[in-house]
Amino acid sequence: MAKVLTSRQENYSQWYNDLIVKAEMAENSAVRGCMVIKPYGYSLWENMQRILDGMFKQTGHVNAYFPLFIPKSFFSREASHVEGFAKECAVVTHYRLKTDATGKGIVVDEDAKLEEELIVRPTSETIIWNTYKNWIQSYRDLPILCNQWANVVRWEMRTRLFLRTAEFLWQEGHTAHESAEEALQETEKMINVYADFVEKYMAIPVIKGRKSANERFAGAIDTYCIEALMQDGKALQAGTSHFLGQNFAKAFDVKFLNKENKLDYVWATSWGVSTRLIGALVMSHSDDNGLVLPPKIAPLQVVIVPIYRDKEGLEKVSKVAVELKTRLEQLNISVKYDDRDSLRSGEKFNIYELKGVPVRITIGPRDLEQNQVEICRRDTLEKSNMHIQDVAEAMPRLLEDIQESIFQKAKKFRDDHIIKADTWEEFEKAIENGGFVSAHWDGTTETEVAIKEKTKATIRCIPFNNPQEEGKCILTGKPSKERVLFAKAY
RNA sequence: CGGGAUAUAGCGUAGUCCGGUUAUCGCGCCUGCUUUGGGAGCAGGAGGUCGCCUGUUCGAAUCAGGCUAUCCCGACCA
Repeated sequence: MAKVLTSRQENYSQWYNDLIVKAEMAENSAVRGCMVIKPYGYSLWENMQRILDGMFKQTGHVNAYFPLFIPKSFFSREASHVEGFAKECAVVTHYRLKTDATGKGIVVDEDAKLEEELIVRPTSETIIWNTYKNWIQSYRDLPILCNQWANVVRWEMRTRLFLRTAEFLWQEGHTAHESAEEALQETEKMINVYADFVEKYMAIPVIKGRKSANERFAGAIDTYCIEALMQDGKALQAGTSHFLGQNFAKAFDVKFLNKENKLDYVWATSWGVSTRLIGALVMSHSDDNGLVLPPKIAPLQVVIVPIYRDKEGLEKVSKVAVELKTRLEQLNISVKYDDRDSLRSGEKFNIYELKGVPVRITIGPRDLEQNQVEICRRDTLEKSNMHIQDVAEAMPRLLEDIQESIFQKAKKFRDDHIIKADTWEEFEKAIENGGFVSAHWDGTTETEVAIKEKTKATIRCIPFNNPQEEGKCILTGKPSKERVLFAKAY
């Protein structure tokens, strides 16, 4: 049988797509630009959800749910916000279908036209702020720290599984505060939560920073982001946290009486991460054998594959395997014992490698004789033998070790691909090679746009704690005080 | 929304130029036997409104016209 995956180098985007389909994470749906997330991919999302949700609770947030449909009028109150999303909205115009006059098929009933069209949410700022207006009268009502787990729709022209689908799953936090300082703190707190989650659980190193004006969220005063680097050298925005100032409060007339008994508009933030993170995961760690999942979020951490000749042999192996499975499960490790007779062991090895299961334990007659098992770690594909009694005790440390080494490998790749450029020639060459390019920029949107037109690279972020140094803009030669990170991005 | 292409079984395809028996092949699927320490072998089997509509014709996957959908390159984007 042919090799499952073509080399990543030849056609990265096709490789990416094939991997996701073959690893049974997701596939394109019948609806253009939408995807079906299969159980394996979804359980990964559930793990991510569970961990993130715990982190949100710890930072004092609560979950709520707001409507999918947003009246068009809400949407137009914040001018720059509508401008940012208007071009990619799904719009509900009718509420009924009827049988076609010719008797063939179903058509939209023109009599059932809505007075006011409804927009399928591309993000929920508008409907949430319309609701917050009713919740807030006094500083005693603040802060409001709400999060929503939901789906949103953005009618993108070009789509890719997980990275850019017309419908995607995410969480969006929307908070209201009595002061700018408090809102800014919240914005920063949440970008830190995201960075922690992505680095510690997904093992993807990120750079924290702020967006340039051109890349900022529609309606925000400031956008903080975490940027990751994919194996093909393109950058991916992995999460954002926005300081919205009083823009939405003013648009939706959300005022409160402060401690000095004066009316003021509330200060807002919003922040979100999406199923796009799964795309980031795939493109950060995978190799030619398939996915490589960090143990902390892998739907399945350990798989046990039996090797046997006949029914009797299987029974012997199963006894040991089931015992081991139970012991591992007592340590909160998720284990699957795959004793299906319909697949041969070699095929199972390949399937679980494709799915990125961190550890495979193989047990066969040869092992039973020696009272040992074979352990193969997915990240390095190294095999070793271990006494059966020692496996349970060693497993937590092994999983941690795999988690760490996946992160270090990705970090080394990322660090090796941050290149400084001081002349335009260096800059063009570095962008062409892929990775982050650290360069001086005169701070103007015109220059940023001009660079994008010439090289397709955009400013990914202005890193926090960026060293201040004198320099000259890479394009215009005008004076600059700090370097920013450029890259071609997804 | 501009430019280009494609549509044949679950997937990938041959056949289309030059119309003519029962639409080709591979993967996958089902059954049986042999296998099982790195994607098995043999034998048998199921599966098709040839994207849709109209036309030309004795006869259309094949020719003509229209429609629809999808993909690629731009613009847009978490």
